Amino acid sequence: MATVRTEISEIVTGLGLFGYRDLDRALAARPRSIGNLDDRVFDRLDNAYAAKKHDEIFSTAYANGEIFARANVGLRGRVPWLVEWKGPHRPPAYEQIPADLRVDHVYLISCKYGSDILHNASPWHVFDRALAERARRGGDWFAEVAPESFQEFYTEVRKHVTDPSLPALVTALDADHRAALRSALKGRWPRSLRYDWEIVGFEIARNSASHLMERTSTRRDREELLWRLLRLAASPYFVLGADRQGLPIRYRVLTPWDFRNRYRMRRFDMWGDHAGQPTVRWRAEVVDREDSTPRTVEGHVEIRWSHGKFAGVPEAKIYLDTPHHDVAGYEPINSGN
DNA sequence: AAGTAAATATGTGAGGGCGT
DNA sequence: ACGCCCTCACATATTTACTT
Repeated sequence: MATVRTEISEIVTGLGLFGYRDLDRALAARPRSIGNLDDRVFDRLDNAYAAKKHDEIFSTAYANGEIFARANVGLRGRVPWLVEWKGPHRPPAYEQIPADLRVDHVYLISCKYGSDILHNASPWHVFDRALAERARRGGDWFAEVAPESFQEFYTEVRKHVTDPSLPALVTALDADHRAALRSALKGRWPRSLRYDWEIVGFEIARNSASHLMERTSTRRDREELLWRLLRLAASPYFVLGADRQGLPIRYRVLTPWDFRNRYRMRRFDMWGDHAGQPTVRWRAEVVDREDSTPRTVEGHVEIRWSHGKFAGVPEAKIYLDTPHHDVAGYEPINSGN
C-alpha cells in the first residue's frame, strides 16, 4: 500500500483544486467529484490530519492545488468537473508520464515530495537502451561492463566470506548463493574489501558511461536522451510538490517540441565518477533561444544492488542535481502565471 | 568539540510481468 | 496458471561537511 505520506500529498493536492475556503472545509466536504476515492481513504486522511503528524505536507499540498487552480497555465479559476486519483495501483503498461492526478480528463499532475529521483530503472534500460524502451536483456550489469575486475573482486569476496558452496565464477551465482552473500555482507563493506570495491565501482561507472555515449553518438540521439532523462513527454504535464527542504515546487514539464523551440542543446556529457559506489555523472548544456543565456542541467546515476549486496540484479537510480526550478524544460508556475 | 545539516549509502514493500 | 524476479517509489541509516 502507498505510504500515508504519499496518499496525503496526492489527494490533498487534488482537494486544493476545488476552491474550498480552506483544507478543513475541503476535508469535511469529501467532494464526490474526486474519482477512485472511497470513504476509507477519506477516513485515513481525517485521522492523519487529526494526528497532526504530517502538517507540513497537508499545508504545502493544499496550497499547491490552490495555486494550480488559479494559475493561468493551470485551471485559471475554473472549478474542476472531475479529479481522478490514480490511487495506489500501478498503471497497466509502461507509462511515460508519472501522473498521480488527472483533472477533467486532460490535465495531468504528478505529485513529488522530497525526492530528486527521476528514474529507478534497470542498468540495461539506461545504459544500453538509452531509456528508449524497456530493456529486453537482463542479467548482472556489473559482470557485463566490467567482467574481469568484477570477477577478481568476487574472488576476494569469496575468500572473505569463506562459504565453500559458493561457485568460483561470479556468473554462476544462483539465487541461494546470492541470498547467502547478501546476509554475509549486510551493512557496509568490510574494511578489507572497501578499496577493491571502489576500484571496481569506478570501472563499472566509466564503462557504463562510455557504453551509453557510444550508443548515442549523434547530437540528436543525445538530445533525445536528455528528454527522456528529464521525463519530457509527448503531452505536457505538471509537477506539484516540495523539494528536500520542504519548499514548494511547482512547474510545467515541456514537451520535446516546446523544448526545442525554446532551447538549443549545445552538448551532453556523461562520465564515470570515483565515488564509493558506481556513480555516473551527466550534464547538459543548453542555450535559451530567447535571450541566448546558457543553462546547465546536471544529475547522476547510481548503479547499485537494491536488495543487498549480490542479491538480485543491480538497478540504476537516476538523480536530478539541478534544482527543479532551474531546469531547462521545467517551467515554474507562480501565482501570477 | 559538539551539534546539525547535507550528502551518500543501504533497505524495503508492492505488484505487474514474464518465464516455466 | 503461477510463482519468482524485476522495477518502482520512496524510506531510513550512516558519513561527511559545515557551523557555532
